[in-house]
Amino acid sequence: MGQSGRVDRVERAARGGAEATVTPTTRRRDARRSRERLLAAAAELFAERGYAGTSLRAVAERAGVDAALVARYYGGKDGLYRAVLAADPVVSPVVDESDEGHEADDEARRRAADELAGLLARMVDRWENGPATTVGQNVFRCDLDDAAAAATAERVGERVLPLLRAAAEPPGGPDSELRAELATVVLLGIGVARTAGTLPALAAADPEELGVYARALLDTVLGRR
Amino acid sequence: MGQSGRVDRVERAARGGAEATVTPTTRRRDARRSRERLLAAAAELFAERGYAGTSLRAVAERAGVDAALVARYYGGKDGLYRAVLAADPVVSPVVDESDEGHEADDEARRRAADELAGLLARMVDRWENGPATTVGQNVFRCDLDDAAAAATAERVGERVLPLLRAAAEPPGGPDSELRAELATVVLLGIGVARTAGTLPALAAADPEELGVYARALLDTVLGRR
DNA sequence: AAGCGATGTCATCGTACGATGACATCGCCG
DNA sequence: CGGCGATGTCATCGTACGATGACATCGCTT
Repeated sequence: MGQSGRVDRVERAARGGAEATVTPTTRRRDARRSRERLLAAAAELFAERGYAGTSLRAVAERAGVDAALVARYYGGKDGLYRAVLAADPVVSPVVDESDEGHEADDEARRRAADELAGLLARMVDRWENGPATTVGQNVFRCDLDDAAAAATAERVGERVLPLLRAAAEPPGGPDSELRAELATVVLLGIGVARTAGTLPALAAADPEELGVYARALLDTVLGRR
Repeated sequence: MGQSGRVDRVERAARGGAEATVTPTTRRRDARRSRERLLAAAAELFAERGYAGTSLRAVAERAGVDAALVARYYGGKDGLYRAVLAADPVVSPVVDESDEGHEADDEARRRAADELAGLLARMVDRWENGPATTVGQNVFRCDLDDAAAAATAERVGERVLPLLRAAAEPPGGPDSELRAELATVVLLGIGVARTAGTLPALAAADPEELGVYARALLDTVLGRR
């Protein structure tokens, strides 16, 4: 609404030759920009309304782009959804797993604790500022086709589980996988339920305070008393 | 499939006058039976595929009933969905709240502990046998219209929260509402994520063992060390 | 047995959706 | 500046859906 379909063409001349030749950000026809806007709009709408509840026309309208471009750039609704899942940060930064096993046990343990604290801090930040990610929501979705479920599992498996697994006490102990997944349920569940808004006190709670409870729950399930 | 549309008409004569006049279970045309089958099929499909992903034709087919009857008995898709939510047990038995405040503090506390244990046992049983309920799933759904969200909140508020609130330690203490809702996230989240199947170890875990972890998590968040 | 309300069946309407291909317009390169 | 690929726009197709009303059939009541 507002934003009358046609974008401003004013700054057309502003495209001096100065900018990097590879990203001419101010082009009237810019496939990259169109793709990005489609992806961003789709991420929002899929998160808000789910897959079946989201129409490509609605995505295109929010992106300020023609719906036919979805077919061109993502092959169709499925492809767009897969792209959204692939680009979903789940929780902001990428977990760096490049080095493992190169350090002493206690150092590894301390580092795991630090990373757990970092993960929790990022979750709290997300609870304050943003809605639950599509991947996070999908962990609690029973109406997923196989492809979406696989993409979701892969995303959680690479962005969340390793960190929680490493923080389990003892690391690699019995049930460490189950413990990590239970911790995932707690962490993501709080955020998703908060976004859903069905639990009023949870939706209204101060994220910092939620973080305290989440921390206690994590310590319990991960075996760190 | 199988079940070629037409149901057996064989036992038609079996309707002896012996049965209760009010429930002639063996009638060829039985609105009550049709309503129930529609409701059951709808509960399954809404849980499996969500609201937007479920078509009335699919519901009618699973129920072995004509789709037009949905309009007759439930007014439409919305009405059918509301009926499903209203009939959703969430967790099997009804919480009996008829008497409160009539007992000494310690007795009330003991009773709350008993009921918490009962709730957990029922949840474990549900994890073993059944899929997550629609209401349970809705707690983690961000794509709900207001009516569905309200119905879900009401259902959780009357069937789950009171019990957890009473079990919080100290009862009625600070954050007791938030604590109860966090406990709800844990209890329902485990079941829903299990049904979703995105977390493999959780999906494969023994429900009894899950119950142990859930108990520890509940004790943590409810303040009963 | 007759009549009438309850129940089930069928055909169809209007709409929204995803997909597709033809066409228009742009911007870069020679 | 002229052509050509890239990008955007538009019209339209086929399908599935929810809803509705007309009609057929049943079964209870009298």
